[in-house]
Amino acid sequence: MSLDHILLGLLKEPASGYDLKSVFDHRIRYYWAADQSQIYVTLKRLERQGFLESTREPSDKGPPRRVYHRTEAGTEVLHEWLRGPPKVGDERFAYAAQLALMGELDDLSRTRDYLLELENLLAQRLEMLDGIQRDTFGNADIDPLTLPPARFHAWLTLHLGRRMVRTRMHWCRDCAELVREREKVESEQLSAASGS
Amino acid sequence: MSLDHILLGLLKEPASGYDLKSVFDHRIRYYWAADQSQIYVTLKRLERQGFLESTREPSDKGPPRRVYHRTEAGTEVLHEWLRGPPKVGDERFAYAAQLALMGELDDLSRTRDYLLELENLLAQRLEMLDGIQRDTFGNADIDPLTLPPARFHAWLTLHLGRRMVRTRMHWCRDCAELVREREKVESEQLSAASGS
DNA sequence: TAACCCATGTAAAAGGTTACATGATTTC
DNA sequence: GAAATCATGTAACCTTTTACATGGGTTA
Repeated sequence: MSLDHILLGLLKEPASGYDLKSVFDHRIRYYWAADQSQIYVTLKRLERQGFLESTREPSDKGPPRRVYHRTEAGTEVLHEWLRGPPKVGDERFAYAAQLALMGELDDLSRTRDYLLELENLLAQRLEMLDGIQRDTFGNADIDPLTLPPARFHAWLTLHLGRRMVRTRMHWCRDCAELVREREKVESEQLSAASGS
Repeated sequence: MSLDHILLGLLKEPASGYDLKSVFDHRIRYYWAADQSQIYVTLKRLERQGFLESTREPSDKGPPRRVYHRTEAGTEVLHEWLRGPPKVGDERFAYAAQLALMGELDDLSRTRDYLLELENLLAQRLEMLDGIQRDTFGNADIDPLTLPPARFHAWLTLHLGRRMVRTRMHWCRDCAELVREREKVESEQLSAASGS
């Protein structure tokens, strides 16, 4: 049920579904992705449940906007979640599953290619995180201690994202190297077998 | 749709839903969790789709088992997936969302407690990974180059899991330290204000 | 005038969680 | 005799994905 809470958290200031979608895409998607249709449906439900209220407001450009703001009940459930235990342990990494099962192909060059391809994708992801950092904190390295509370917490989270991507990239490299060694051993065994 | 492929991958050797559930719990759950009911339903569907076939076999202890084995069509879709691009980018980290939104509480001691609690949970997770390693590869440090292909790939994946948990633990510590510094700055500002 | 951004939604299907139901055998 | 393990499944519900539908305003 985390999407509910994330939406409530983002609605510290009133916003429309459209606004929230763009926040997800620009600042959040490295740790939580949400589809547009899911956002609209969930906002509607949260209003029905009394955690949000909405007003329809004309827009400068385009159709009228439905602007949501949090009720006291909404703030209450959000804070309960924020004071609750860390939600850890349900992550799913499809790429890890792919690698773990790849032994069946018995094709080390495929494994190596896979790891290098993964490294490339992670490099793209790191660029995305750099972009978020620039958008949020500017180009220069900032001292997190000087940031206001909300941005300080955003900084901590972004910092985690960057560290995790870097760790995975290093792992890709190290493993690709291991695979290369294994390939060498394999080819030596082959030539020894044919030579004997 | 990764659960489908993971099940197909695990069914290199025939197995029952019960067997597969225990494999998930003992070897896989650090990168992919699956409920018992979901496994049974999915196996049934994969059989309907022609990727698995099953036979009912008596059991030593307990009711008869339904043992699944992969068809050629199943092997084909599995290998297609294994040869496909790494599936990366859809991960969801609820604990990151919690932290990112925690600024609203404006309570640094809560943030620090949260980070330390998270570190503890991650330490438990690392123990779980150590357990998997012991179960799979024994107590001594083994040289991955000597393992057969399937176990080599399992080793690479486990290695990733361990590195990621450790990175997150270090991040928890570093951030908790940062928060402590911030608390110090804050309390100094408070005492300066009351003293002026 | 085409493409893009603004802005809202609905609906069907797939994937996943939680709870329930049943019953034999083995171990303490 | 109670608890754990073996073993299968169903049903209701919730969450997420994918696709569809609409239409005004701005920019190249």
